Amino acid sequence: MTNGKKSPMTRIQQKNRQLILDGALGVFAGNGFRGATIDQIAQAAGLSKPNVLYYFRSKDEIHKTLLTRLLDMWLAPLSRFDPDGDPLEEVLTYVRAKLHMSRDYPRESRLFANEILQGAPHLTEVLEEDLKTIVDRAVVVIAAWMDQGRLAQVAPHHLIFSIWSMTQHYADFDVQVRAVLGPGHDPFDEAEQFLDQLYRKMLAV
Amino acid sequence: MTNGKKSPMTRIQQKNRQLILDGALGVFAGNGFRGATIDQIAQAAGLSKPNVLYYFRSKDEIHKTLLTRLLDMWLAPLSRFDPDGDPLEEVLTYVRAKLHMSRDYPRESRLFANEILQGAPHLTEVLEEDLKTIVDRAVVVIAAWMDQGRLAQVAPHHLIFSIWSMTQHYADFDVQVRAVLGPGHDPFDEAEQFLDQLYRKMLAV
DNA sequence: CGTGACCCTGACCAATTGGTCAATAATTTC
DNA sequence: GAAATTATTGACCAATTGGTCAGGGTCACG
Repeated sequence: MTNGKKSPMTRIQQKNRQLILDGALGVFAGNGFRGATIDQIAQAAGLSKPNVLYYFRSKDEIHKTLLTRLLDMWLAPLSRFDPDGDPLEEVLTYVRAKLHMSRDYPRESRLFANEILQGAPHLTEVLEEDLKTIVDRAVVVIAAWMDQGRLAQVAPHHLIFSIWSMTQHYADFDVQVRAVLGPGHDPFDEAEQFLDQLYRKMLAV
Repeated sequence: MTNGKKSPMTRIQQKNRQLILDGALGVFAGNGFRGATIDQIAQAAGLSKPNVLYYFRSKDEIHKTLLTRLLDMWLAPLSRFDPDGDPLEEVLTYVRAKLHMSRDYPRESRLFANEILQGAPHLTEVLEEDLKTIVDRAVVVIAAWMDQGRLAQVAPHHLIFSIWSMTQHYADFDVQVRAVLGPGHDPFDEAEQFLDQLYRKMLAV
């Protein structure tokens, strides 16, 4: 249980670590790191508290593991820009992918939001290295499209920020969105149309 | 000290309650409700813990007071749409106002974000009544502009969501924005240009 | 079927935390 | 300037929380 990967983990380890991470995801997402208790995590996972601490050395380790796993999934779509594809469609595909992630993985989105909100104490390096690198690469591709006159000229970094903020908004601020819309709305469905419209207009040459 | 407003508060009460609220704002914004401790608040305010609890009955009361005050300021700009003004300029003014609030009151933005992220336990009614009412009023004005052909047709609710999410993003995700941009950037300055461009293109008829 | 490795838990601990209170100090008021 | 009111605090408490540990149960495997 000390090592993260070596000697391929027993069936039980595999199952219980997964239960814990899954339970912890909800608890951390809903209460923040300091607000989450190991007891809550244990209960969410259907295990006893000492048993949780048998699989993870500490609350921090659970959190760190969760964050690390999350980051890969979270950033992957940004690497998929194809310089040879149709620029507008490439961007719209990314927008849709991010929106679907908000819809299908709201807990992950909130976990991430919580972490950044608190100043990203466990993420600053990752942010300044990995994330910056990935974004910079995407920015180069987008800037090239703009220079070729295949996309309207806007600040590429802020284009990306706009996509992140608007798509994640529907996961992170879900209660607010639903409260304002009232019943009888499918926020994500409407958002998809709206964002499609928005980016077509903004990026058309 | 029990009543919130009656018998106009001594000079000392006025001063110390303000100190506490100001300290608490930073602590709650940076740690979430459960993550904040009265000790931290006391220290931030330069008072002893029992003294803090002399002016506010509990941690909850401090938080509630903060949230109530915040909400007024936060929602005010949305009520300022002038049906007789120039539609595009009205919207752009609102965008600018919200962005400046993010820049000048980031703690307030984060406090609010924290609360919504955790499911708005203390705000659900306010959200479903006050907020919804204010938004609905703004939506009527915007929809009228669109019907008159003075603004492009887009879903008004989601137009408002887009403004909220993009402007608040620069306060709430500040560390991420700065990490990605690297040094030598003024996020808010660039954002103002970007958003101006974005909404002009999207809303032009 | 035995033995060693793995799995699980009740009981416990020290630190933190929200909150109380009696006693004391500072201010206001007359 | 003394009484009444308001402000402040050290000491304290009960509950919660992250984490430990000894001991007992269970499983894989020869």
